[in-house]
Amino acid sequence: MQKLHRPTDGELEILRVLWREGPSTVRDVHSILSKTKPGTGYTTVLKLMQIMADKDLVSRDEKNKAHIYSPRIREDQTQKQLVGDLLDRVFGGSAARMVMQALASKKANPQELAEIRHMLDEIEQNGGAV
Amino acid sequence: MQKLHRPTDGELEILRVLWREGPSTVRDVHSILSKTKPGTGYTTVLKLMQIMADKDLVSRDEKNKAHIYSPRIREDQTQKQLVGDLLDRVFGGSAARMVMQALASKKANPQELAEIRHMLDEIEQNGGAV
DNA sequence: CTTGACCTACGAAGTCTTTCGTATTACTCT
DNA sequence: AGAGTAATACGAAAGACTTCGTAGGTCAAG
Repeated sequence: MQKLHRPTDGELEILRVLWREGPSTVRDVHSILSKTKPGTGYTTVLKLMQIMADKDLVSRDEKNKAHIYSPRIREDQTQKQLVGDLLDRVFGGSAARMVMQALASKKANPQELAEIRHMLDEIEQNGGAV
Repeated sequence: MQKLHRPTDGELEILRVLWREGPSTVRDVHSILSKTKPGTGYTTVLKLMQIMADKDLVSRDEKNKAHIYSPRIREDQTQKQLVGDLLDRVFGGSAARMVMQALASKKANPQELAEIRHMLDEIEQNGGAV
């Protein structure tokens, strides 16, 4: 066991593929990543995923020749961790201020705004329970 | 001019002091940082702030023996940048999902919830112009 | 069996960040 | 002037992250 680090940028890219696509080989991940980031070497992705396995960010099934990697951390948990981290490091814990900047940074469409309102309703009804 | 990097963790700690306290010497910053992070060496903070000056994250006034450093980037802009960054890298651009995790990560008190509601009102009144 | 395709393992280089020791310069007080 | 205090400058080390070349293994097809 080790301290839980923030996943790095490279690790996050790979995790997002695994979350979206499910258990995948290195080649799978590399193909997908190549679409948005052409020029990424295959062995670069391989090495990164090996390191992620060492860090227990992913597990791997070695039964087949091409190992199959699966995420070992959940997307929503990771999101929560990263957002909580930013909240403390950048906003001094003020959720309101963070939400404001989030909405300033990326204009949310009416549907998203409605979703957020709905969330607020639920939070207030639950009396702040998570 | 250079690409605008994300400020690193160390840089952010210093920036937050400068934003809060205004223009400060290295000793000022070091004293304040020592309260929350004892054991940080003086020259460590000095070096970091020198590098930040190289990167134009801060400016410095060398008129006095103890140079006075000032932030060169605005807090709200930096917050917006970092939040927008996380939004893309972690949430695929979905502000609603990010807000949800922000609220899950740190319980907002009723007053904050009210502030957020108020923000939503304003955004909707401004007619969601893209 | 040999070749070619494809895979993993490994090491090493390059960059960035953080840390700090040491050297040097400047100012003040006696 | 000389000693002591306090500041900056500089270089170097350590660790993390990313990148990729090369070596070696496996398997199927000819």
